[in-house]
Amino acid sequence: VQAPDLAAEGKMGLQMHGNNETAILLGPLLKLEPREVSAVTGLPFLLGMSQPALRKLLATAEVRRLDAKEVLFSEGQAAEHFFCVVSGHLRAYRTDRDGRSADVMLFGPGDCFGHCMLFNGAKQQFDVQAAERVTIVAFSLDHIRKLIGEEPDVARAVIRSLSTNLLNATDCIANDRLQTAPQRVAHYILTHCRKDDAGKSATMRLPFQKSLLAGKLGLAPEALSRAFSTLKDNGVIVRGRLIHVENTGALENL
Amino acid sequence: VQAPDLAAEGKMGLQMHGNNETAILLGPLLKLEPREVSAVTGLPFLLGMSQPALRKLLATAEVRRLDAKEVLFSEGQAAEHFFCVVSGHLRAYRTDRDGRSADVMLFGPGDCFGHCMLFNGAKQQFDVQAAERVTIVAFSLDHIRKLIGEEPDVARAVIRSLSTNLLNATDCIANDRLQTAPQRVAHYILTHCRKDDAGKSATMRLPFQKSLLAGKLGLAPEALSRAFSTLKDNGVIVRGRLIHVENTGALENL
DNA sequence: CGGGTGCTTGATACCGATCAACCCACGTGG
DNA sequence: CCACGTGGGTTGATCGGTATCAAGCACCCG
Repeated sequence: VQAPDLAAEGKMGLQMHGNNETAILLGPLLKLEPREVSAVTGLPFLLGMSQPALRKLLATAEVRRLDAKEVLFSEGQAAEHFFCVVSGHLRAYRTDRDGRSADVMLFGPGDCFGHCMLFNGAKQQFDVQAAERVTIVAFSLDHIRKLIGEEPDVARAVIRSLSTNLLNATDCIANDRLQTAPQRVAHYILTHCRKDDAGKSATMRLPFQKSLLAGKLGLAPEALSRAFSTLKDNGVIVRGRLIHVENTGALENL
Repeated sequence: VQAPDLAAEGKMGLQMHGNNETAILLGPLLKLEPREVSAVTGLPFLLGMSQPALRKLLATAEVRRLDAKEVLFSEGQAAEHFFCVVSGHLRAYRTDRDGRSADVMLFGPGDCFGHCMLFNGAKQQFDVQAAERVTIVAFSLDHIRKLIGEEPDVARAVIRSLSTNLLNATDCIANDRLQTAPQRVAHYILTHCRKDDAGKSATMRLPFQKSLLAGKLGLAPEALSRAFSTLKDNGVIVRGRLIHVENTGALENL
């Protein structure tokens, strides 16, 4: 339920749109390290936006850093901001009254969240917590609401980002209901790995801890572990965060 | 994953906003029966929209009727329209290559779908099928894309509706992962029934077949049946589509 | 070297899918 | 009027998948 790592896309956006002008707009965004500037200007949410729209948007934007396990907001709180992830990962989860909790979405670099509260109720529906050290950009919902009336580019960006999240969520529902644990893991690997040389084998590095992946896939950590060991028989080699697939074709047959 | 029945809200909207003017705009919408006119003008998607925006929006709108089991579109097809449900229910589902299929969302009167394809890829991600005789309004995606640049009201309506769907979907994920079958059914009943007199007991009528509810809750029909019979011990009486809860408080304790 | 933390492995229990049979309401045609 | 078929729903028996609990393992860092 989240986009691939954006290290590459970030720089690409910078080149493509001559967004070095955009970098100048980042004055108000304090404490940005050089590599973060390119990460912010390359955010899919901001990509392809007109200069006036960008300027208005960034005028009140605010950078926040969270430590691992720090909670950004909790269910029931008033929703006041919309967020874009610059680096790191956050998990959205819900806890029932017995204390059991389940992840509902995982956000990584380039992902946005919180825009569903623009016109739909004022209270958060989930908790959101940093899974690791994280940098995010926060936009005031009030400000965005105003801009939607002035800058169609902003409206389009919000719609695009909401749509992405909705498609991810529905995909997640379908996968939860149709696939077993090993199938879900295989599917995740195949959609996130880069194919090697001849396109037969493939390799990837998990961008976060396995327990996070487990939550994202709706599994207990133990179940993920067992799924990996099942996939071992299908030519999947896991060492730490490194995953190697010997034959991608074999994996695609569940 | 869908809104409550809109018979009431439809008429309410008509009164509240003096949308009888809107009814005049419905000329181009052929073959609308009187009661459907009020259902269309009362669609949440159109509610609170300025007259110019409404006029442009409805200019190319088109009413469609589907028979039970008729397929509106299938996974992989080019997405060209955005839809609002006037009456009846549709199910969005995905089928894997073994032929097993799972519902991902259920759309009823007042719900919208298809707007996630506005700026995110051109191919449908799911099949959508009428569960019963259905009336829907179709808007051209191209036309909506243009209007988003001209009429902020349209952009807002799209954002609102996408947000609703996203919140429903995330809710669905959380419930799937946290609740057992009887809990899901109890939750559904409690969020869809109207409380009786003293607020202790409650009654409702299912707006569709039980097998549809099963799909919406991610259950096999047999599992739904068993869940109902479990709830019988908690004072839930089911006869056909009629459901009566003797003590809502008891149900809330799972 | 001791003590976290993240991950794996094993044993068990439970929930829900699946397959199969049956029931019931309804409609149709002989 | 009854025989029959059909579709939606229920009930029972079984099986498989995953959560859960518990223990053990590997690694990192002080």
